[in-house]
Amino acid sequence: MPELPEVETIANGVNARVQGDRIVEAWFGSHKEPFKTSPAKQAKGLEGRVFQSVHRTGKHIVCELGETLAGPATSQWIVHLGMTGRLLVTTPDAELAPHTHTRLRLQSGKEIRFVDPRRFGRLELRDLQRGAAFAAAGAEPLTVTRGEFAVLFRRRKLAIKAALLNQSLLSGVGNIYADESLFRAGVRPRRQAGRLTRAELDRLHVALQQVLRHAIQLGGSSVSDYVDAEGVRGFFQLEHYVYSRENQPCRQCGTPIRKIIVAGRGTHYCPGCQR
DNA sequence: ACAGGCTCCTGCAGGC
DNA sequence: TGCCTGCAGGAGCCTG
Repeated sequence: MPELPEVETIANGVNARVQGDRIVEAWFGSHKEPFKTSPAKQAKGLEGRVFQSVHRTGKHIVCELGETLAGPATSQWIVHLGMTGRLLVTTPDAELAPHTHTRLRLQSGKEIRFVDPRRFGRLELRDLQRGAAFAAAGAEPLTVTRGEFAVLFRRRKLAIKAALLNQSLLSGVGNIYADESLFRAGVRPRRQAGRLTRAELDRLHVALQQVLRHAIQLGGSSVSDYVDAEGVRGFFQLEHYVYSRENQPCRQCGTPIRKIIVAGRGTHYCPGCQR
């Protein structure tokens, strides 16, 4: 499932391939996809626009669009991949994957395709002349400072795992990197967020940023069907210490990794290493 | 205000 | 072999 490192990898890949390219035609094949903006409005706003840049905000891919490459951005196309969403840059003759909901034909001949079997993804178009630019609700995990990080969890009664997943606190952390950073910080996922010591919060802050940066370097984690903009898998799944390793020995102490449910999510931790 | 649970959706694994 | 059930989870929504 795409989280911050996967979304960053995809956004960078798409940016490298489409920057400066113009959308010639927008096609929406499904009207059941939960669009935040209707397909008709999106098509009207997308056609003729130029991709100025593509970047990541939280778990969202934000495409800055303008009349020309250099001018001011006039709109944003915002893609949220949900669990199984993929944003691919292909040649027009590339085989059409099942559940392809959107195709953007570009002047260069390339095509951008949005594929999403489970339909948890969201597509939105923002007109910057009429409304505000997209902004994440929570703090940016890669740049949040140690002090800001600690404040996020102050007096919070929910489990630290649930707090990490709360996008209005931190934008971009999902199930894999929540589990992996808690392991590296030596903190049990069910601990009450507001009861973590400052030392534990500092360790978690360092662990989270290290895990996310390392995963970005490796192109993200490929579990289920994640691929980047070119259809290439990532390698961070090979570095997982706990995620999806139930009953397997901990890589640090040998204790079998335990799987529990926290905040309705499968949660993996080492009873030996995490307190 | 906050926390927890339900729901959407499809593919796949496991059990009988 | 084939069917059925349950599980995977991001995030919006509802409830207590």
